[in-house]
Amino acid sequence: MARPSQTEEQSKKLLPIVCEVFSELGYRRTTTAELANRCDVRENILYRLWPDKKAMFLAAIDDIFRSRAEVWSEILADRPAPEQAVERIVKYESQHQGEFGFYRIVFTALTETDDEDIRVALVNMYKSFHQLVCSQVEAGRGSGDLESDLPVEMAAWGLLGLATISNIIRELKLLPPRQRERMFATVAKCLVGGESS
Amino acid sequence: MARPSQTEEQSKKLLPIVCEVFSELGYRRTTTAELANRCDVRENILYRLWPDKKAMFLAAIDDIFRSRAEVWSEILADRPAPEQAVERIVKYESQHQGEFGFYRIVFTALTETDDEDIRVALVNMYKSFHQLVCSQVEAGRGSGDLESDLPVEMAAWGLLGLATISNIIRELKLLPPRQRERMFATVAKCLVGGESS
DNA sequence: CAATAGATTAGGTAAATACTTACAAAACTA
DNA sequence: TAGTTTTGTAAGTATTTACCTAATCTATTG
Repeated sequence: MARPSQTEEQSKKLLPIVCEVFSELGYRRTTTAELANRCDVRENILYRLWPDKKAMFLAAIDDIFRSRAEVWSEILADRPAPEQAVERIVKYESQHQGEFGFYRIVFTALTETDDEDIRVALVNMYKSFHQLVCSQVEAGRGSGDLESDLPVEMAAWGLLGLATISNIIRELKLLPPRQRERMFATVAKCLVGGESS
Repeated sequence: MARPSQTEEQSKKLLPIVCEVFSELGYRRTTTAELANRCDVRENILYRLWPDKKAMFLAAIDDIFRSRAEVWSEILADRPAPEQAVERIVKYESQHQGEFGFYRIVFTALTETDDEDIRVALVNMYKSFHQLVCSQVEAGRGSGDLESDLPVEMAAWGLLGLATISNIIRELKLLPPRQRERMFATVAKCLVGGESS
């Protein structure tokens, strides 16, 4: 008979900020005080939205997959010919990598895998991602000019590995951007099928 | 005119243990107290060997590359035909991955890249590794039956990416060991040249 | 309006943690 | 053996940090 709860809306509003902070600082360096500051609320409020810091992190892991998958589906929204789908995603990834702090969250999570909950969240995320990549590669191949003797699931793992190292290269500036993009595209083509160069 | 210092020997003796702890717990979760416990000394002694915790971590990063490179050179010690060198390393890596906690250290270091010293250590490590892989791939190709239109440096980055994702797969048990090994070998062949399967 | 339940504030706390200090013991050299 | 320097012990400290409590404010509804 009074004020309806808005916790749902508020968590949705704050979650992107939480993601951002975790991906900037990693899990351990991110303090609840810092999270509160960046969200422009008191710590208490965060603790009303999530039971503890770990829950905030788990929410971030889930969200990071969701948002990445969303971007992909936008890229493919105008239903290009399937053989271009892979190419488009590859192009997008080679240029915009790390935009969502995806990998930094993954890296920090990977050093917390002795926590069962975090492990499970990561496993689910990777499985979903692998599946997503698989279906795109499959579609691209089935339709025509992409050919390779590499099984689809293996090519998909290869692509995930490529995306990972490519992000590390970007993070550490091991190659200038252009060169990294070319590297990504070339190796991806080698994995997915089709001529290189 | 008195007792000669043995700090050199002692750091050499303790460094592998330090590496182990950092790779188990990551940088932040590793406390100096835990390091001391595992090394079976008091914290003080660690601080006599290294000025601070970060220095211990940097030493670990350096050591981890050194020990990995050492293992590789042992594998290649009996000078196999160069075209088998890549194959051997690939086989070894596919089976023994993570034995030296290599990737866990890298992952935890990657979330600390806003520290200049750590960034530099990582950059050097990756450059050395890339070079090492390059020279092996090059040797393998130059000598004969491995062929590919993928430039050597790109193939090398691809391999490093493959090793990374393969280690994540192992860490998260995303694939059973055999399947992971086959995946590694197959994708590696695709990158390095030669028929797959 | 008035009552009720949620939203926000501010301050606090117990535990953990990087690093220090003071001192005793042991070992090497002269 | 005496003198000097390294090695080891034990306790301490200032700070940080996850999380809590209690009180005040504010919006919604009968």
